[in-house]
Amino acid sequence: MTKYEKQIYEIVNFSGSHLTAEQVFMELKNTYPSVSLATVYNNLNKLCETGKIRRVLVEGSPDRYDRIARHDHLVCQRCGRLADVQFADLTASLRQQLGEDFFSYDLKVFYLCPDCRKNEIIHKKGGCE
Amino acid sequence: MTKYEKQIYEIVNFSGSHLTAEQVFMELKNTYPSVSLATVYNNLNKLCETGKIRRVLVEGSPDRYDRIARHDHLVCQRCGRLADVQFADLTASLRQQLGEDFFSYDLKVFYLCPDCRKNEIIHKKGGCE
DNA sequence: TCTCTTTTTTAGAATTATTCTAATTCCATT
DNA sequence: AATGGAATTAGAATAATTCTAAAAAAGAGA
Repeated sequence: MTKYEKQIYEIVNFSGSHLTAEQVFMELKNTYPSVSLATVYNNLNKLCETGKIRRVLVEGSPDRYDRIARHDHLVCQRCGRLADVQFADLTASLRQQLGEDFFSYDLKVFYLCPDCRKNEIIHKKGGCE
Repeated sequence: MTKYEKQIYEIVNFSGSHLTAEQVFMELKNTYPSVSLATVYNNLNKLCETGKIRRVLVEGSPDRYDRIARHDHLVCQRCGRLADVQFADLTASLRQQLGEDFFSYDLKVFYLCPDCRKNEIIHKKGGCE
């Protein structure tokens, strides 16, 4: 692991949120002010390929990166904001239903986040993150 | 519903696969040879917003469009191919665990598709669709 | 330490999917 | 036939990501 790879891993893993490449880039600049965005993309890709972090796809927003530890996501239907949630682990059940092994699964639940529930006004990209 | 909207809906709904905007465009041209790609995007977006079809996000591939009827997806870890699968409906369980209502959920299971299982050779974009 | 080789990083161009814009066409209603 | 509003259109614009080829850094012997 190079210093960049390591630091990017730390940023993604301990951020507590779901950072975009751009956000990781900004963070990384605190430590390495002259790093380039290409390096961030290179390393995020490498970290995903080696299974050290995971990519989270959300409609209408750039890819996000997340720690690997098992958890699921709530996605706000209105503003797109992501929140972590821990539903019961489905691995055993899915495996049994599928009748064969698999690598992992991704579960997203679409809801209305607390902020958007308050403002029942229509706004595509208002209040929420 | 305009003729385009209707036809696009039919194409997505009855294709039996998970078409990209480009593929829908190609299909639509059979019926309306002079239609434009912008119309396809416009209508796919409208159909998604009104909940008549759904968008399926897959890593490294353009957005795909799918019928709304409840089902889940298998995603090949190696080639990215999508397959339909019907796991037990999680709605009640998730609702109970979450303690509140939600709109829908999206479950993807990452596995190795039959084709890729055969060719255990490394190929990012080989054999599969 | 000095070279040689490999890996990583870099800047910027290129690519690609999608959205935007503003003009035009289409259709329903008067 | 004239009007108004929605749908369609072509093509420009945007934005995220990948690619490219060169430069820098890191290792690995001698």
